[in-house]
Amino acid sequence: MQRNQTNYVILGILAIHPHQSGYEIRKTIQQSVGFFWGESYGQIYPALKRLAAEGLIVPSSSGASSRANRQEYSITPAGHARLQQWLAVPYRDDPPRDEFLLKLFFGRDAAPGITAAHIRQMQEKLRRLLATLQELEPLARAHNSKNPGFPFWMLTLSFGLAQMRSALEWSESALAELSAVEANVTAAPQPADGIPAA
Amino acid sequence: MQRNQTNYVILGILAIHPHQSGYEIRKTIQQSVGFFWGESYGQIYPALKRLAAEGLIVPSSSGASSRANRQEYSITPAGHARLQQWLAVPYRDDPPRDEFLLKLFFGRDAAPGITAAHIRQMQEKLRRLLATLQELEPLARAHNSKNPGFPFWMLTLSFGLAQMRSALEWSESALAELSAVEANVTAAPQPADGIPAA
DNA sequence: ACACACATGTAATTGGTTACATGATTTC
DNA sequence: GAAATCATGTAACCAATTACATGTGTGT
Repeated sequence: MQRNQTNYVILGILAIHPHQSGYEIRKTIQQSVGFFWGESYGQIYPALKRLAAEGLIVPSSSGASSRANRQEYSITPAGHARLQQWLAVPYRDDPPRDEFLLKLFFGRDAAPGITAAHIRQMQEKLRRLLATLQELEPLARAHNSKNPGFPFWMLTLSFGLAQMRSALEWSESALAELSAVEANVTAAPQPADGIPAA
Repeated sequence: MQRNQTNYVILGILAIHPHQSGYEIRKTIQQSVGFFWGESYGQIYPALKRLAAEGLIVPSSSGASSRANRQEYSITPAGHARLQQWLAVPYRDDPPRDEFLLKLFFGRDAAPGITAAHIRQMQEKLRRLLATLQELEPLARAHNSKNPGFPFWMLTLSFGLAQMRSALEWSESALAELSAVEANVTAAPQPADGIPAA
């Protein structure tokens, strides 16, 4: 069974804000749901063609842009129906893959300090993202608080914030725990098979 | 640039516990890192061939299994070196995709009750997983607490637990917030473009 | 004039799931 | 003897990134 999630992000984004070009749609995605969703042009442009062929979106023009080589799209009633239909289906979480956790899990086999470095790398990423999202919130509130979508956007945001804060908290204690562990190991961390790597 | 993460999971798993068959490796992955990583046979068997061809793993036999049609593998010194090399590289997080959050974000366009249902679905999944992991912990502690990998496994686990608890907490307040919102909206949720969908 | 952002698209490649196909061994 | 689990693999398909290719409009 196919899901073709790209189609639905596009429909959802156009439902919130019509008359957008492929280029703009991508930017909107990055700015609004970027912290948990990404789309590349290689996905978006073909998807727009397909959606238009199916009548779920239509080429449109708002007259707001002077650019010649630009095709805006808007969602059609059929597209909106399709979006709602998709929303009603129980979500399916795709098998997660977290390289950070994988490297953490195999930390035994890493040279000393490596795992701590990963954790710090993660902290930096999270802090940056957290800061961005926190700055975004009041702005969104000021501009869109009357939009019926607003409460849902805030719920999404608060979920992200909660996850990031919890991850950051964890990272502090993890670093502490780690340095305790690596201090205890007087010998160099044993490579399982006797031959240390370069 | 290619990453071929499957190779590294296999190397890492075999570093922890050698003499495993493809079938077993998959099971081990599910049981140990399953909550943040998955591999299918379609990935594992070809990967085993490749890794063996590169000399990073070798067919081996522990004599512990009587099965004829079974090939065990173990990691070689070269494989271990390769694993360490990979561990030393900063992790790269692949663009996340969370269908749950996407449906939450577009909740405005869903029929009433839909989003709440998604959240409850998520709660159930999390509760089940949380329970499994919590049961797992004391067992792991009893059997492996002397293994040098143990602290890293616990760190990974505690990360997962923290994330799940935080998500569950969020979900409670989200449901409350949601019912407040849906109570307020006396009219049906407005389709963005004036044309109500079927 | 130059750089940057806007804008659209395709081709190659990789990565991954899923379904299919097959069969042995163990347990009930 | 049936069912479940162990066990290995391939082929078809789908999803997605990345790099490539090209060109326009805007601001400095």
